[in-house]
Amino acid sequence: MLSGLSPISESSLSMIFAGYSIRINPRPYYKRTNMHEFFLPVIQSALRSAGIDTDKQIIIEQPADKKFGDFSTNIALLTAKECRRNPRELAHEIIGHLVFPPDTIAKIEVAGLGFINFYLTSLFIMRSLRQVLRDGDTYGKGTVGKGKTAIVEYVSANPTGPLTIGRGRGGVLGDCIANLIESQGYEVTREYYFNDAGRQMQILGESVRLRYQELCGKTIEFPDTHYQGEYIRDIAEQIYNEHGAALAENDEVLTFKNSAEAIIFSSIKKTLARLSIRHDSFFNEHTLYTPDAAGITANQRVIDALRENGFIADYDGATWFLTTKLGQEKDKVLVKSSGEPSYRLPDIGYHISKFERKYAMIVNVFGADHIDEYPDVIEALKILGYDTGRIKIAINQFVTTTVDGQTLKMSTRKGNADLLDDLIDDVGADATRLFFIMRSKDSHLNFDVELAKKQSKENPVFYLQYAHARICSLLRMALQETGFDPASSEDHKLLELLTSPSELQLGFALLDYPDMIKTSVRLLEPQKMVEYMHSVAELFHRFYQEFPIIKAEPDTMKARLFLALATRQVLRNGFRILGVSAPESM
RNA sequence: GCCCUUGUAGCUCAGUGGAUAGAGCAGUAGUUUCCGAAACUAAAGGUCGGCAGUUCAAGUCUGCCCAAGGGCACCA
Repeated sequence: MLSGLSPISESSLSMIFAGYSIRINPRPYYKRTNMHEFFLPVIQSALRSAGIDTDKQIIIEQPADKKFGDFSTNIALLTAKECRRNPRELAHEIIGHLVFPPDTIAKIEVAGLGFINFYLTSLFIMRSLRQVLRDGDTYGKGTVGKGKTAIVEYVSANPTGPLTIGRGRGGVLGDCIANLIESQGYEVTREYYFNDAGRQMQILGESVRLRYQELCGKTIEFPDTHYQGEYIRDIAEQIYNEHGAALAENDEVLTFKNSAEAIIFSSIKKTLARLSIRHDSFFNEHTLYTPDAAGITANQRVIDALRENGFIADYDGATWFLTTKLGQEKDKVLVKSSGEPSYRLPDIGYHISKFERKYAMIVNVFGADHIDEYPDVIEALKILGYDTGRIKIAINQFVTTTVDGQTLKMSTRKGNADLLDDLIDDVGADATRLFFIMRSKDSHLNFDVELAKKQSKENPVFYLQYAHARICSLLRMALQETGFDPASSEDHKLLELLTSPSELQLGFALLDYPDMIKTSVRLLEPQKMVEYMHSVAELFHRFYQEFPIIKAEPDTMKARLFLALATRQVLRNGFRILGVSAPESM
């Protein structure tokens, strides 16, 4: 009697969507997905059967508009020309050769100029969600880095003063990048490169000495070129409290420099710790100035090696890296006429050390003010035969802060720079971290301090954390009222009961998490994660708003609790990478 | 003068050569006898800085111009 009808459980997303007038159009937070691995071999094999031989890359993307399917490929458009075929006709032929596993694809169609659009079955989506529940905390982890090591260098501020807000952005960015890379199986070293021996440190010591002498009652003249910040007085006071005026006649800077360095470094580490930023390794630039067993410094070895390759010349009393031979306008000084290396030389040596330590991936995170620094280093490394393809550079643009709608410009010198500690005091660690990475690193960040302090939906930190807390509350309530705990149940098959658009949309988004991370890793861009998590939170709230969960009939209730649990898992895993706390209640 | 980044809705920003350019906030109109309304829904809001070019297809790639931020030291 009903023999002509397909079973309802096989109903396609498109059919379901057609029955609702809801427009579901979440942010296009991704294009390629982990489903790439599902589609790619099928399409490749279809192209082979169709006799299409192309070197064009097969792109599987999620159309911005769901009416064009869950996934889509433009391969017919790309290859039509070389096949001398009409793209739509070609698309139809390719479709004829596509073979998918049963119960996965509900509909395939040719649309537009020759796109092939795929619609997944709800069954496929909901079945796949079991993986989220099964993998738990490891859901989303990748394996490409297994057995490989990576080094991420970030912060790297010399201990001349407290960390500024600008440094904070780089610090958080670096930390998130390290987390991202680690999530793909790499063994990651987080390194901080610093120099406590240069001219700036001398000036620091001198600045402290003068302030100290001032405290001892001496009349001093404090030069403009010295560090003006209030913290110099604080350090001087600490020394004074410890030694009294005993060092008042001491013109030797070293004591002051050493004390200042110790105090400042410890304060920097303290500030970083407040943001959960930790380093495994501190690399002192000065080791490159220290002769090795053969009595030669790393710096000297760099000069010698470059000279052997014909890229060194001595003139005007200095030693130059002949970057004009590489098409640049000017040569660059490696050793000043004073005999001291310029910063470029140890930078090259430092990077050689990263190669010598055999890192498969070398990531440098630094601010836009160092933008001119790395090309010379890369060129030098190339000349010396290193595989510079392993080096990835992440440069973050600067931060301006907005308070009460007024934009404050960052000024690093003269002691009026915004201090990172003050910001954390003001808005808290979670908001500080999230705000630093919620914009693309290439984008000049406008940090709205008032917004970050708001405990309301306008504040994206709270929007994300609220979704997590809400799920926790829901699960607590469910356990209390019904005794059901989805975390300790294996009845995941019940998920297949869920077929409504908002449930499927949410489930679909959760499945995309692993590839979202891969995209973030590839681009060294944690901002993608924030965008994605916002979308997950939004889809959850919509789902939550639309359906009763605890009050639904028992099997449906269980299914929805599984979905909620999977959502919480994805949010939690994402929060871990971003270094933002996942509160159980707020 | 040269180099890097940015320019997309009133504001803050997504947008990986594809289909009618999207969010959040603000503003407008709604949604609570019901699991957390810190939420949700809807309508509205655009010469994608400008001009050329490449492409079947350009916010996206190329060139030039304009504007903002940063960098152009024998400072780091």
